Amino acid sequence: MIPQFLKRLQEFSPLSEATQAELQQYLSVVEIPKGEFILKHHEVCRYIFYIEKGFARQYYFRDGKEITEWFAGTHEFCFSISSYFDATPSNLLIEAVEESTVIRLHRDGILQLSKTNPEIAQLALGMFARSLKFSQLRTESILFQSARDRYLHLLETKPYVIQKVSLAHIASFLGISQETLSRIRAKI
Amino acid sequence: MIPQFLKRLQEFSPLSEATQAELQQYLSVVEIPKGEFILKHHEVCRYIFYIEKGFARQYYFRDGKEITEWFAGTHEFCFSISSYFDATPSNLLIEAVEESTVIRLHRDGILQLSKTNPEIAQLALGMFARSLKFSQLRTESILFQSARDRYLHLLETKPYVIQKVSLAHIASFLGISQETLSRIRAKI
DNA sequence: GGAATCCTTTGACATTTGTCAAATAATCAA
DNA sequence: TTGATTATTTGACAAATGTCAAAGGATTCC
Repeated sequence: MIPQFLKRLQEFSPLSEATQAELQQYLSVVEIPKGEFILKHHEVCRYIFYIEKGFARQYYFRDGKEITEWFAGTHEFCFSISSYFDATPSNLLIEAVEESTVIRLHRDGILQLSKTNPEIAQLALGMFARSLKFSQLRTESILFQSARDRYLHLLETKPYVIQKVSLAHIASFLGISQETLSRIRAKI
Repeated sequence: MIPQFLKRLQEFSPLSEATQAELQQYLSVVEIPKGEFILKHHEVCRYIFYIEKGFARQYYFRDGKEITEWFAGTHEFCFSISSYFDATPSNLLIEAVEESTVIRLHRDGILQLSKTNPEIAQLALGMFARSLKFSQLRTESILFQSARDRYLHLLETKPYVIQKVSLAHIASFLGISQETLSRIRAKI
């Protein structure tokens, strides 16, 4: 379970055996029951989370409404990158949609080690780079794709997401009203 | 001119005197005439650019149309972060809207040094962090603000931008049609 | 099993924004 | 300056999406 986590982590940037061993001491595993929070509102995000088993939804509040930022399925990462790196209270909440087993990598493992270990610094850079790419893709999808195309794209690339969460959550992720999503679905 | 550049660079992350001296050898200054490109289409972005004097527009093509990503005024930075860090051909073009004096920091100065100098790695992280924040703010403005509010916000925060470039470019930055922008302006 | 609750769909209508076409205004170059 | 080019505005209409309200469905809990 831990070895696989370390392997996935290297999608961001490769790590030597020595660095992997160093990181081990910052790892822990927790069980989060359905409906509980992996990251609570206003809590500093002290860990990078890896969903070993389960499913999570990341969202924030805007004008009193829940806005879904993204989802994390089995063997995916989630964390509040800004809260994690700046140690500021997180606006992002991460909720376990179903009972989940989560591997956590403590921020000290990244922030302290990155000052001396360039591999870790590269890892952090890789994480930022991925988040940036993701954010830019999302901006472009909102700017250039219709609500219908965005839904079809989600359906194609992440069909399991639609099974796991309510349509209200999917609508808020797509940036449309629930009624519009319902009408899109009605016409295939 | 160079000292001020180094000072601005430290908005991303502080740099020791020694590191600043190391970076010096990677700096150069160029004059770009009006209408010429600071970064050409499909060129690898080999530098971080700093507009010592002048004004630049960053844009890309989508469905044959120019989409303005952002502007860089005097004493601001611009570069294609993805092309710079990955050495991939840039989709982003950077055009000098007026004659510009540009200080360039070569990517080797960041990429090579960051492997041994943690200050440089932190600098790179700071740049990613800023870009990510910018990207997320843009996503939110598109999701939650009307075209009118986005225009008013630009007018408030960056009034000089509206003086320098055509309304077509501003419209493409705001993600709206030129006609809609014209109508917004007609009603104050 | 049935009431209560939550989730989803549907209808009617308003609002925002886009598109196409044309008119007007501003700028540039000879 | 004048004609050509480019930039901006305006009009008419269409398309996409939001909002409010209500009706069905599904689920849960006792």
